[in-house]
Amino acid sequence: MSADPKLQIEKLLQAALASVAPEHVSTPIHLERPKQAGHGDFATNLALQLAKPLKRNPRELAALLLAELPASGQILKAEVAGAGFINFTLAADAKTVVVGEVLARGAAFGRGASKGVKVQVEFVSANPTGPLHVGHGRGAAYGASLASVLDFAGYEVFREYYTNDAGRQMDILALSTWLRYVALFGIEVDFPPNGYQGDYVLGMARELRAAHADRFARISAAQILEGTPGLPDAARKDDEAKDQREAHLDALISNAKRLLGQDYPWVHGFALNEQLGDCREDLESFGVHFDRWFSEKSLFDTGLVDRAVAELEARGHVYVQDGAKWFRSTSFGDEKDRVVQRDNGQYTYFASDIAYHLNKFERGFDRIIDVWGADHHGYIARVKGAVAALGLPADRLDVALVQFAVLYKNGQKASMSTRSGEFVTLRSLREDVGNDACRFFYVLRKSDQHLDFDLDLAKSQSNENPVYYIQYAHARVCSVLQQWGGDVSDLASADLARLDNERELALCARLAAYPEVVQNAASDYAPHQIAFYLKDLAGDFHSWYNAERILVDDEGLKLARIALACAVRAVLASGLRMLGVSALESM
RNA sequence: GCGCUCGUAGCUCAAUGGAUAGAGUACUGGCCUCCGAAGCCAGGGGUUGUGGGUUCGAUCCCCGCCGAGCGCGCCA
Repeated sequence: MSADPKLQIEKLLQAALASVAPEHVSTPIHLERPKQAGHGDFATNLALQLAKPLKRNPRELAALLLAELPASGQILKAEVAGAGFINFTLAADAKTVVVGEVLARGAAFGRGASKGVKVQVEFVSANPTGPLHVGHGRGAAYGASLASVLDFAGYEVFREYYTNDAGRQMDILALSTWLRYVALFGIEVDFPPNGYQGDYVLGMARELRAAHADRFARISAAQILEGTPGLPDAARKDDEAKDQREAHLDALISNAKRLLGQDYPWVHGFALNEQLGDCREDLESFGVHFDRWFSEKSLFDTGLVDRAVAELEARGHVYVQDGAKWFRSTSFGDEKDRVVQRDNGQYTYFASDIAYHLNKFERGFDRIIDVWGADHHGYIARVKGAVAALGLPADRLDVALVQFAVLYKNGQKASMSTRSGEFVTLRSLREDVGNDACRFFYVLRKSDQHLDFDLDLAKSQSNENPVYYIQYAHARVCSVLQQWGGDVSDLASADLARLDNERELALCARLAAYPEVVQNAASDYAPHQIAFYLKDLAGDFHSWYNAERILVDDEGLKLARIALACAVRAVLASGLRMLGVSALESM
């Protein structure tokens, strides 16, 4: 009884196929677990697939295959059904065997054999210019769960956060912090509307003052504003006004750099470290961990950006126009060519992204997964194009897009702009809803679906969140085991044949499906499948629990049922762990 | 205007090209002298946006239309 029933049936079908249609032995055998209970434990559409090439009636073919199917003690019944399906019903002991397997392997049940494939998952990668908001939360929950699922499925996973610590956005943050800081000393200049306005900037300014007094404030408002174009009327929304605001901001930044001199990198670094530290702590509390925080700046420092662009040039994919260097991405499926180096000599963000991906490939990953917000979908073509242009295998790069999480507060859409400072932070969401419910809620839907996150609902009905349903099943098993008070290791000798009612066998079938669910979730990059599976498993358990008593007087039956409950607990804990949700022993 | 991602029960969402499209929630009615009622059982709820096509078979693949979100910078 050691053989996996599914593999066993596949072999039997293979034999029948070889006998009925030897020229089609290579036809892949597809076994599915029917949704309808009346359709048995496994079903195959093999006859339907062969009907066309063999030009035969599918039901007749199914009957022929059935006739040639070798006998097996594991199969109770095999029959032709529907349009030409073959449905298999397993013998009871072939169904319950999984319980012993789960108890023996424990937390390792369902874990895929090592595939020897190195996968990098890069996710979140939010600009360190402010607190993470609820939109980042979805990327964090998805990426972390996906990484765990891949790990459990047998891949060697490396988790990475790409830090945009170079570039204009960081300069704007440093400037914003500095302006708030000098204001504390009475040096007032109009705060640029396109600067970072959140309260956290003021917080950093106060910290700066507490640690360094007026060290960075020995200047005047006139010096700060020197040579700037000034701000247009706040009401103006035309392009000219926008351009002027951007020019004003850039002038302020260059003044800050000049006035602060050696102190500017210090202020810049201070703001960066504050935000990065805050972000890291936020994610750690959320159960999201990274193997590496990769610095964009390091790509410039090590000369990799230069090398990447030079490599593209050497391969003839770069041309100069209007003083700028363009990558001919249209040759690789993009809709237009892209600038990699501006006419002022500065590299674009895209250039460092090319270098970053070159670096990823040079680190030897077999597969690279970028988890991006859906607003970045326009970048897929150019990044993949650049990878291909560098002569790298672009098919090893997958971009998983996570659709926006639109937050509803008081029935209204909540803004998520970091600049304006009006956004709901991930931290406040976690505090309101709780980490477990938060992690679960985020991955309860396909990543490519838009997500309406109703904050009021999540808060007010947090007790009705599906995560509690699963945690409750886990806690119930723990409670029963405690009342039993026996030694779990004794369960290995339980007579599983005592598990014979419909609900128990259904539960066994559910447990047996777990390894397949894990593999599917991994290959589809779809951790939500784990969440839905756990809901189903918990449902099967609650249903059984209400119908049958576990701690009965009959010692044999009791042991068998405890063994089943224990197996359910192990799989619940395994799945919850992958999703970053705690498996509570009591609640 | 062009491109990407979508459109499934009142609401939030599932469904490797398979059989009668499923859960939760909300609504209705039952179940605690009995291992945890954050639970269980039963019920009503659908032309899968729409019109075609491919297929033995389409929520899924292809095309048109309607609608939603996002993107179309020498910003990141």
